[in-house]
Amino acid sequence: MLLSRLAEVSGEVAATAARSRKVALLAELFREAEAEDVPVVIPYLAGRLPQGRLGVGWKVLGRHVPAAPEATLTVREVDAALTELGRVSGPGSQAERARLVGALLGAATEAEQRFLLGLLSGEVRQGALDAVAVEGLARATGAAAGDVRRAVMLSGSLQAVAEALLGEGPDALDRFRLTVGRPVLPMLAHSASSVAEAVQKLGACAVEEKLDGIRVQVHRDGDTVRVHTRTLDDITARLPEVTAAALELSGDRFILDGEVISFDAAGRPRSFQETAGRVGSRADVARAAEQVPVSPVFFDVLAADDRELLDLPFAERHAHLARLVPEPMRVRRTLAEGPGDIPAAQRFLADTLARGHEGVVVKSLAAPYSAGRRGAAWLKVKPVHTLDLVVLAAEWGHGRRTGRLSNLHLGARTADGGFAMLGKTFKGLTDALLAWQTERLLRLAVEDDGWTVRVRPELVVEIAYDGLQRSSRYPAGVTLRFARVLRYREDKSPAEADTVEALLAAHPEVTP
DNA sequence: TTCCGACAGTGGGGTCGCAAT
DNA sequence: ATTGCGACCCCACTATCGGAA
Repeated sequence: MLLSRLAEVSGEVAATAARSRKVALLAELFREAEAEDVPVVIPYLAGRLPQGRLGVGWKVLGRHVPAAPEATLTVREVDAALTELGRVSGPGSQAERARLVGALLGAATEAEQRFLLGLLSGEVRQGALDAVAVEGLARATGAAAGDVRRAVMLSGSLQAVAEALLGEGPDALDRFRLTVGRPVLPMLAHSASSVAEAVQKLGACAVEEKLDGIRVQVHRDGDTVRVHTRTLDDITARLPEVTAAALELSGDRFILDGEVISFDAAGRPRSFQETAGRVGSRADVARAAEQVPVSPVFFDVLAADDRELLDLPFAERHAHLARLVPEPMRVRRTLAEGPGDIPAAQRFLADTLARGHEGVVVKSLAAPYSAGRRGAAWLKVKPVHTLDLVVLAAEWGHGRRTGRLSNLHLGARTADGGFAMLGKTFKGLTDALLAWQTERLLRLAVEDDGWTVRVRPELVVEIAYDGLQRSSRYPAGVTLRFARVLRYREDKSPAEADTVEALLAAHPEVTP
């Protein structure tokens, strides 16, 4: 199949708003694809490369390459070229990668270049990723969409499911069952603004501490242990403590879901930055483990012995978990039967925060484990802080925000009467607010380099954030975690904005 | 008819590893 | 030795479609 056909369909998918039409377009293309093209066509139209990330970013992709006049590239040629690209390493590799990308783009027409650049940068912007591709695949093969989705969640691979389906038909889906040793996409949580709201929504529930670490899925099959991240990367080699802990458990075959976190000598959780740095260390794991030891803390079990537990209610899964994992290696929790238990749940949250943790996750006791979904059955509750900050600049937006000032540079007052930048945010803005702030900020503009518009520091904005963290990038030595806009405060003058001094005083646990 | 669940998009900061300087 | 880039951890929020209620 020609790449130009994919580029054409991708363009049509991007141009239509209706999901049903997107699905139909993808289904039609999947039906057209020859068997040998399927392993490439499916991920491409889901906006992903089968090879994963290839080590090329905006630096290489930003260079302009003259387009070919005629469409001749086949998807298999492109795939072969990108496989080659992924193999390049060692000295001179950056130049070699740039050369290979240039050669590929040079053989592509303008439309094909647009599609390839989207794939390579991971931003196809066609309004269709895995979920829509799954629907299209189901439509193309006559399988039930729910069955296809489940197979993808349980295998973590749209590509594998697609190959089997298109090659063998709907019966092939039976093979994609939960298997110890094969990672499953984890269940995710929604947010709630308070424990009371969460408990009221869910009814009988467990309120569990939320640890600020790295999510892990641990598979043990006899003496073999594998540890996977949220995106199913294998990080077993970096976490010997987790392997050791899994081998100590009484069970012989299981899949556990939990968090890895580092505690200091006093038993307090270390900052996310410290835990993440440790988990990211590959070079000298033994040394890293000595300096920042980590512990697994589990909260769910997906399989035990030869039993698949996904579809059991959480209450029953937890009973299995409690048999398998001793209490110190499980997250702390309290049960709430209904609204009457809200005060106790609130005390549990306060206690959890006092112990240095992030917040709680409230989980319905009746809900199954919805692999790969952000189910409404899990609701996280974290305290929110707010600040009044001054807009120092704004960056021009991309995609649907093109032509709008989007990403705000936020400043707090300093002792000398100036402002120190604390970070940026683009979150929390409605279309109306985007339009308003674009017009308003342009009136305050003092400089526009085409990327960033600097403004007179006169506009005050109320910002919500989850906490403070250390920063080597910003002048105060700290930055806001997960900053988002709540509202503009035109009633406030910049002189009334919050100060760096007060911010630091409010977060004594963080020292710049 | 209205409501709400699921998705995609729009980017944020930090840290590590690797290649280039 | 330092710097820059890319990958991958953590993530919030809004708009939209389309099925559920």
